[in-house]
Amino acid sequence: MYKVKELAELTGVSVRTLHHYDHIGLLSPKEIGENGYRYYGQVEVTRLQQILFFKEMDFSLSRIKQIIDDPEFDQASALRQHKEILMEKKKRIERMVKSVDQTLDSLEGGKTMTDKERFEPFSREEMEKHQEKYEAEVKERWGDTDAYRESKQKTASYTDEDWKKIQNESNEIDRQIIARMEYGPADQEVQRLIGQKQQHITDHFYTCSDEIFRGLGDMYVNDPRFKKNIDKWKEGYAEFLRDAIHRYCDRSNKKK
Amino acid sequence: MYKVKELAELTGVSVRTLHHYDHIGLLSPKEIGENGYRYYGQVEVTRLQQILFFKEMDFSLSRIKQIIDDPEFDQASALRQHKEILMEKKKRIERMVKSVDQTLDSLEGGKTMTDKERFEPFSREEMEKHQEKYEAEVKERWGDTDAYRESKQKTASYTDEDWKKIQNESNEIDRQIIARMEYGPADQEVQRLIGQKQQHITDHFYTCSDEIFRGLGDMYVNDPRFKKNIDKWKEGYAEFLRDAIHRYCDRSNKKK
DNA sequence: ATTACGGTATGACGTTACGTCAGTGTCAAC
DNA sequence: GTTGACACTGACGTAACGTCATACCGTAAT
Repeated sequence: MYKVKELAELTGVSVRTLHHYDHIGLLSPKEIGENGYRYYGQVEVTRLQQILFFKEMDFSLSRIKQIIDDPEFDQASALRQHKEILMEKKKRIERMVKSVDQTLDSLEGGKTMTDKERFEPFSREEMEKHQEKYEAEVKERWGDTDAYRESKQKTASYTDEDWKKIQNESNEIDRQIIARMEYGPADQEVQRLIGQKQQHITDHFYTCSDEIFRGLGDMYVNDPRFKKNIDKWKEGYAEFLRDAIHRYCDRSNKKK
Repeated sequence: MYKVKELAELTGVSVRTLHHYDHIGLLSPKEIGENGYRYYGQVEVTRLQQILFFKEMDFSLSRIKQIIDDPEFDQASALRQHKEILMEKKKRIERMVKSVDQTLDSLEGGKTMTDKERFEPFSREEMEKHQEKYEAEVKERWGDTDAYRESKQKTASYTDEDWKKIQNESNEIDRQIIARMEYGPADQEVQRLIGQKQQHITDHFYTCSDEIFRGLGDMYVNDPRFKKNIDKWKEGYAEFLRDAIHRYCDRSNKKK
């Protein structure tokens, strides 16, 4: 069993951090002594290792707590995913090194770089970070499903241009849906656009069945991060989407 | 010339970030239009690239400003240093990947890992981060000097044990100096310990001449980060060290 | 029994680097 | 003239701690 200073020294995490993690319920001690001291056991040590891996992946503490508190949390599959993300980070560093070399060459009178080239390693990082987080979240929901693998396969070859195009198309659908929010989720045109959205996901990511689509709609509302981002478009848009998706899938089921 | 949204899109940096950088004097626009708009030119674009490289190295914004505002700032040598740090980061990711593999193996009934092994990739990161920051600061002060190269060469083969031993020795000298602060910087025993400190640096890092030693003393006080860390030992310890070092070097000069 | 020191607890303020929002002005297309 | 996008400033909020103050606990030396 470890006390706070011992655990801090073992792991490189500060005592303050351990207090903080206890306070937010992320890492609770195995037991509190009669003296009020925190004692950590093997389970807590393992959990802290998991926490540090996720932190390395730039997850927020609240996200980490959500993930590793989930009864379906699978440490092995999370580790495999971490490995993939680490390899992506490694590639990114390699691109950055290359950019440093090119910038040095440019300074020494070699080939000049365009403004866009100079910022590619930074801006690509942003893109891939989003991809990683998106990927991680999709995987968290469905793990090693067919949908996940299909998405991985489809997206592996996407270029920046592809991503931008896909993003723009998706955004345009959202804009059109929002323009008709006043007519309600059952509105014929809204329903048509929802179908378009489902098809867009199927075309570019994974086969989006009605079941998966319903799950997405639920997640848009239930997952704070998704809700926050979606409501940025317009207040209440997350609930609207969920309701419209369920209505669409209800009608879809009835058609069969 | 770019306006804020254009520069934001080119670089992946948000408009808010550009405003913030302007506000803190890190990245000022080339000119402000009569309409109050910010316009950025090529020099600013280059500076932003430098900023993003330093951010990638986890420098604080205030540090970045100090560095790139320095008239002696050499972009080429900074880039070479970035490259080294990036390579260190790459190695660290490789160690982390290895740790993920070992943890997976351990989960699947393979060889168990000690608690210490499980946290090595994290705790080594901390160690090397300090090394990197230290290295960067030393280099910033003296660039590609003999001292720097000698330090780099000497420290390249240091193991964790070596680092700990060196750290402990250095800390012990500090403790002894602090124990005699009340006697003043000119105290004979304090002066003896200062000589010991100089010799310690020469033995383990680089040949620490009186000139370099004086510069270190000045930096302990003038550089906010150094002062902050040194004063952690004891309030006023940074000034005390500087004064004691100058006194020691004065006497050293007189001996010649 | 006392003392000294390191370790432990809690509460609270401060920090960095922005994100987000509100209110208002500017620009260019219609 | 209107409108939507872009731009400005000021200000509040956030995450993840670091740091500090104050007080209690544990242990070893005296």
